[in-house]
Amino acid sequence: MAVDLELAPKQKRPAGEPCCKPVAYPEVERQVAERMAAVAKALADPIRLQLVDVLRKHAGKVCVCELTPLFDVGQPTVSHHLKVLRSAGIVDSERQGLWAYYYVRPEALKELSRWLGS
Amino acid sequence: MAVDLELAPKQKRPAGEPCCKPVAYPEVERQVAERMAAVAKALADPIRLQLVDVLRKHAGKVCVCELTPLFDVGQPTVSHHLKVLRSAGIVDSERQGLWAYYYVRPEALKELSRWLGS
DNA sequence: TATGTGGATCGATGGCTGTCGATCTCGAGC
DNA sequence: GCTCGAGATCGACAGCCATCGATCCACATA
Repeated sequence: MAVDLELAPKQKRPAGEPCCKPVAYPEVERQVAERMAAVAKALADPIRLQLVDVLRKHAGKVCVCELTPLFDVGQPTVSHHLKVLRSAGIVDSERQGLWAYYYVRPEALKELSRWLGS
Repeated sequence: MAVDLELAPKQKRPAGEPCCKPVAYPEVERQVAERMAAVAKALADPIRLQLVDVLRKHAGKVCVCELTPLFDVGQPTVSHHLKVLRSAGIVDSERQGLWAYYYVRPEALKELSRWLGS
């Protein structure tokens, strides 16, 4: 949403120095903030962050059977983390016969990355 | 922790094509992943992300009395979010008389920013 | 068709999180 | 010293999350 500047502080104050200029507001709108926060949330777990790291550095599709033994959690938990990442659009998967291969969708990280780097 | 490569998949498989090469492992170690995930977690809320956005764009210290009316939540909630950000090292605060001023610590975002941008 | 394997899903559980109203703290001004 | 206001803290509550064991599903081989 567009921030209502009229809500800036205008309470009477103890006559001392003024609190501050009333011109601080987010440049990032609510909807954009929600998108970036959702991506950050998906990365807010060490295992998921390492999963993304593996997939990014590998630059290709990686089999789940190779991802699972890298972490000290059970197979359902890794599967759950991969689902979270896929729901956030950060990774996608592809089945080949018996195995499932995951890969990164780099564009999903772009918005947050640019905001962080600006 | 350093990932144990010996844990790579070596189960017998249905004699078909091999699953994949056993050389996928995180380049980011557990401890680093935990640090970056903690920062991501602090940014994983739209309000906190917008708070950081305000403080970054403002390039100075901003009074809490100016931050609070920007969001549709109560004052204790804004205070809570600021505390979360401060606990993550992303912002810091400074009291001046009756008011509290917050500012960003840019170095706290560097590690995650560089990883995302690489 | 029967069997085995990779991986997703289910249900449960304990812990964490965002939000609120109420209260507390502490500095400023009278 | 008293009062007032900015902001932090507390306690409660509801919803969400990471993890697990068990199960289910799809596919491949026999």
